[in-house]
Amino acid sequence: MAEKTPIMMSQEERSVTYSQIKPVVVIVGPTAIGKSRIAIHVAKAWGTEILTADSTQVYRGMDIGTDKPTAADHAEVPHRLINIVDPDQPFNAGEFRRLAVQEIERLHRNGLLPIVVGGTGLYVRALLSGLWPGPPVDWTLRRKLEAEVAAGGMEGMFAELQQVDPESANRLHPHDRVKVLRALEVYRQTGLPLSKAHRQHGFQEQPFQALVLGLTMERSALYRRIEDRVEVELAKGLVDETRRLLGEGYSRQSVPMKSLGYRQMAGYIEGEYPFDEAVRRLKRDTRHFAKRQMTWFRKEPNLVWIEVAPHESPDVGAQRVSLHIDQFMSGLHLSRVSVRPMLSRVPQAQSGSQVGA
RNA sequence: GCCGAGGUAGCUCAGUUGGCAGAGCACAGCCCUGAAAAGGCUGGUGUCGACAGUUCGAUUCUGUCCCUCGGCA
Repeated sequence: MAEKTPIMMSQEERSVTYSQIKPVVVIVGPTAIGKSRIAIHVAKAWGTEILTADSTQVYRGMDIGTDKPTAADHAEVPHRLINIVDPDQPFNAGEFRRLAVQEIERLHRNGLLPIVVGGTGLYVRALLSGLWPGPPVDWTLRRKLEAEVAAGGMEGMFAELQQVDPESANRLHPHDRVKVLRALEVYRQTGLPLSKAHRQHGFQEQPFQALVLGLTMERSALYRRIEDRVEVELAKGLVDETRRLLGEGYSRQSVPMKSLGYRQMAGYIEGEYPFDEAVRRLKRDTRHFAKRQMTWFRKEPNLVWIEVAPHESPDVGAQRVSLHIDQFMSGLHLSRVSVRPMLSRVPQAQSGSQVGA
């Protein structure tokens, strides 16, 4: 009631302030926890846009299996960094970072608070802490290395890595072919041990002032939500979508077609196992994935956990998120530039008294 | 009631010619610098249906009982 109305800076003033301070809000969490829905509420309240940090939603034509925001979602709040390449075009964390930084700068220039939402831990880390400046995967070389593995097995490859980059070999398990080959590939390309490059980089960049919020939920409830979501995707036509993508010539071996949903349905479509088995595998693999995401996010520095109750409505979670954002912004002395066009009032215990502390 | 098969990890089962049991799935923990919804690592004490017998020792052999499934009545 006696609400201290946010002193509305002009858009120009906000633009200058944001571009200097570079605030970013990041919402992470395991798949199916309800990030997207919550984020839409939050982004609406702040009158801003959503930047998606999701390694599968970048692919055009892969909609159901990636749980991509719908046209209706997009109409409510603009979503960026989705649908940017075809499934046979290479994409990676570095590319994501480049594009995300552009989007963030654009929003800052327009005086808007960027809200990054996603479950791809590496993308988030790359965005907030940078990547070492070396080359991305060289697929020609990678295929050559794969051929060497096919011919001589992983043992030889690992032995080579022990020669050229003992530190990486020491860190990596000999069976971890993706990472072993990456390290070898970097050495062959640049003559530098990847371990050294990583050590020098050390994720020390800090391009933004970031608030990282991690959504979490009681494990068994999350697993139930995952299974429900798989059923929903099947009902929406995941099998047909997979069949269509295969028909368009996207190989089962390609990176995006190996992702959750498509991989399992492709096996069914090509007759390797019955439908029920495909569903079982998809649910299982998605549960495992969610677990890995949690492991990753637990390590994310300065992450603040927010517990989400299994059946609460997204705007309730969004209110809790908004509280943290309010505190974060006032900590940056930015509370007065908060644009809250539609005030679904959030209980605001401390921020009023603590501004400027 | 009779005949047959079986009762071993949360589930499906393997196994021990008698020496305190094991795979897959499930589940848990973890690693990660351009494929990351990818890739990789680690974790198994469970009255081996119950009771009794034989034996230095039984989950493994014998007997009785209980339960499940199938067939016959």
